[in-house]
Amino acid sequence: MKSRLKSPLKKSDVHFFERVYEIVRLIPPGRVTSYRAIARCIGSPGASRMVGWAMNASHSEDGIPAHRVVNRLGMLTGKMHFRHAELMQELLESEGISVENDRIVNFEKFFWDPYKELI
DNA sequence: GTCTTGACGTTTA
DNA sequence: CTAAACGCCAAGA
Repeated sequence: MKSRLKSPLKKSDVHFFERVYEIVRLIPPGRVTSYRAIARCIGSPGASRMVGWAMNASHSEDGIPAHRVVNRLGMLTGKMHFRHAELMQELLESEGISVENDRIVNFEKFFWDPYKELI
Protein backbone atom coordinates (compact mmCIF):
# COMPACT_ATOMS: atom_id res chain seq x y z
CA MET A 1 0.00 0.00 0.00
CA LYS A 2 1.54 3.22 -1.03
CA SER A 3 1.83 6.14 1.26
CA ARG A 4 -1.17 8.38 1.23
CA LEU A 5 -0.62 11.01 3.80
CA LYS A 6 -3.45 13.16 2.63
CA SER A 7 -6.51 11.59 1.15
CA PRO A 8 -7.51 8.19 2.47
CA LEU A 9 -9.36 7.48 -0.76
CA LYS A 10 -8.32 7.31 -4.35
CA LYS A 11 -8.86 10.38 -6.38
CA SER A 12 -11.64 8.77 -8.33
CA ASP A 13 -13.39 7.97 -5.07
CA VAL A 14 -13.06 11.39 -3.56
CA HIS A 15 -16.24 13.41 -3.51
CA PHE A 16 -15.11 16.54 -1.86
CA PHE A 17 -18.47 18.24 -1.73
CA GLU A 18 -20.31 15.19 -0.47
CA ARG A 19 -17.78 14.73 2.30
CA VAL A 20 -18.24 18.31 3.36
CA TYR A 21 -21.99 17.93 3.32
CA GLU A 22 -21.82 14.70 5.26
CA ILE A 23 -19.88 16.32 8.06
CA VAL A 24 -21.91 19.52 8.13
CA ARG A 25 -25.06 17.48 8.45
CA LEU A 26 -23.59 15.80 11.53
CA ILE A 27 -23.01 19.06 13.39
CA PRO A 28 -25.32 18.91 16.42
CA PRO A 29 -27.77 21.78 16.90
CA GLY A 30 -26.35 24.47 19.07
CA ARG A 31 -22.79 23.58 18.11
CA VAL A 32 -20.48 25.04 15.49
CA THR A 33 -17.28 24.09 13.71
CA SER A 34 -14.77 25.70 11.42
CA TYR A 35 -13.91 25.32 7.76
CA ARG A 36 -10.47 24.12 8.65
CA ALA A 37 -11.77 21.45 11.01
CA ILE A 38 -13.94 20.03 8.25
CA ALA A 39 -11.14 20.17 5.72
CA ARG A 40 -8.85 18.44 8.14
CA CYS A 41 -11.42 15.74 8.86
CA ILE A 42 -11.75 15.08 5.15
CA GLY A 43 -8.01 14.69 4.82
CA SER A 44 -7.07 17.96 3.17
CA PRO A 45 -6.02 20.29 5.98
CA GLY A 46 -5.12 23.01 3.53
CA ALA A 47 -8.41 22.90 1.67
CA SER A 48 -10.33 25.07 4.06
CA ARG A 49 -11.23 27.43 1.21
CA MET A 50 -12.76 24.53 -0.65
CA VAL A 51 -15.01 23.79 2.29
CA GLY A 52 -16.40 27.28 2.05
CA TRP A 53 -16.75 26.84 -1.64
CA ALA A 54 -18.65 23.60 -1.11
CA MET A 55 -20.98 25.49 1.19
CA ASN A 56 -21.56 28.01 -1.53
CA ALA A 57 -22.69 25.14 -3.74
CA SER A 58 -24.79 23.67 -0.93
CA HIS A 59 -27.74 25.93 -1.64
CA SER A 60 -29.26 23.30 -3.89
CA GLU A 61 -28.66 20.64 -1.28
CA ASP A 62 -31.10 20.00 1.52
CA GLY A 63 -30.53 19.79 5.26
CA ILE A 64 -27.19 21.57 5.22
CA PRO A 65 -26.89 23.71 8.38
CA ALA A 66 -24.38 26.05 6.81
CA HIS A 67 -24.89 28.54 9.62
CA ARG A 68 -23.02 26.17 11.93
CA VAL A 69 -19.82 26.57 9.93
CA VAL A 70 -17.69 29.60 10.66
CA ASN A 71 -14.04 30.51 10.31
CA ARG A 72 -11.38 29.74 12.88
CA LEU A 73 -12.18 32.85 14.89
CA GLY A 74 -15.87 32.06 15.09
CA MET A 75 -16.79 34.88 12.74
CA LEU A 76 -19.83 34.72 10.48
CA THR A 77 -17.86 35.40 7.34
CA GLY A 78 -20.34 33.67 5.09
CA LYS A 79 -23.49 35.34 6.30
CA MET A 80 -23.75 37.36 3.14
CA HIS A 81 -24.43 34.20 1.16
CA PHE A 82 -27.63 33.41 3.00
CA ARG A 83 -30.97 34.57 1.77
CA HIS A 84 -30.65 37.46 4.18
CA ALA A 85 -27.43 38.74 5.61
CA GLU A 86 -28.76 38.44 9.16
CA LEU A 87 -30.30 35.00 8.71
CA MET A 88 -27.13 33.22 9.77
CA GLN A 89 -26.95 35.04 13.07
CA GLU A 90 -30.64 34.53 13.67
CA LEU A 91 -30.34 30.81 13.12
CA LEU A 92 -27.43 30.57 15.52
CA GLU A 93 -29.17 32.60 18.18
CA SER A 94 -32.27 30.44 17.80
CA GLU A 95 -30.05 27.52 18.81
CA GLY A 96 -28.74 29.29 21.87
CA ILE A 97 -25.54 30.73 20.42
CA SER A 98 -24.90 34.40 21.07
CA VAL A 99 -23.33 36.50 18.36
CA GLU A 100 -21.68 39.87 18.80
CA ASN A 101 -20.07 41.86 16.02
CA ASP A 102 -20.38 38.90 13.64
CA ARG A 103 -18.47 36.79 16.12
CA ILE A 104 -19.71 33.87 18.21
CA VAL A 105 -19.47 34.45 21.95
CA ASN A 106 -17.56 31.67 23.73
CA PHE A 107 -16.67 30.09 20.42
CA GLU A 108 -14.46 27.47 22.03
CA LYS A 109 -17.34 26.40 24.20
CA PHE A 110 -19.63 25.68 21.25
CA PHE A 111 -16.91 24.38 18.95
CA TRP A 112 -17.56 20.89 17.64
CA ASP A 113 -14.54 19.13 16.18
CA PRO A 114 -15.53 16.44 13.63
CA TYR A 115 -12.04 15.01 13.78
CA LYS A 116 -12.48 14.19 17.46
CA GLU A 117 -16.11 13.22 17.31
CA LEU A 118 -15.94 11.04 14.22
CA ILE A 119 -13.18 8.74 15.31
C1' DG B 1 -2.57 21.67 -20.50
C1' DT B 2 -3.20 27.09 -18.29
C1' DC B 3 -5.65 30.58 -15.77
C1' DT B 4 -9.04 32.44 -12.48
C1' DT B 5 -11.93 32.19 -8.55
C1' DG B 6 -12.83 31.68 -3.60
C1' DA B 7 -18.29 31.44 2.92
C1' DC B 8 -9.97 30.36 4.61
C1' DG B 9 -5.61 30.68 7.36
C1' DT B 10 -1.12 32.41 8.51
C1' DT B 11 2.26 35.77 8.53
C1' DT B 12 4.03 40.35 8.25
C1' DA B 13 4.00 45.38 8.55
C1' DC C 1 -7.00 47.07 15.67
C1' DT C 2 -6.48 47.27 9.90
C1' DA C 3 -4.31 46.01 5.47
C1' DA C 4 -1.87 43.37 2.40
C1' DA C 5 0.55 39.42 0.66
C1' DC C 6 1.08 34.43 0.33
C1' DG C 7 -0.06 29.62 0.51
C1' DC C 8 -3.42 26.50 0.09
C1' DC C 9 -6.38 23.21 -3.27
C1' DA C 10 -10.70 21.83 -5.91
C1' DA C 11 -13.64 23.29 -9.71
C1' DG C 12 -14.86 25.74 -13.90
C1' DA C 13 -13.82 28.19 -18.14
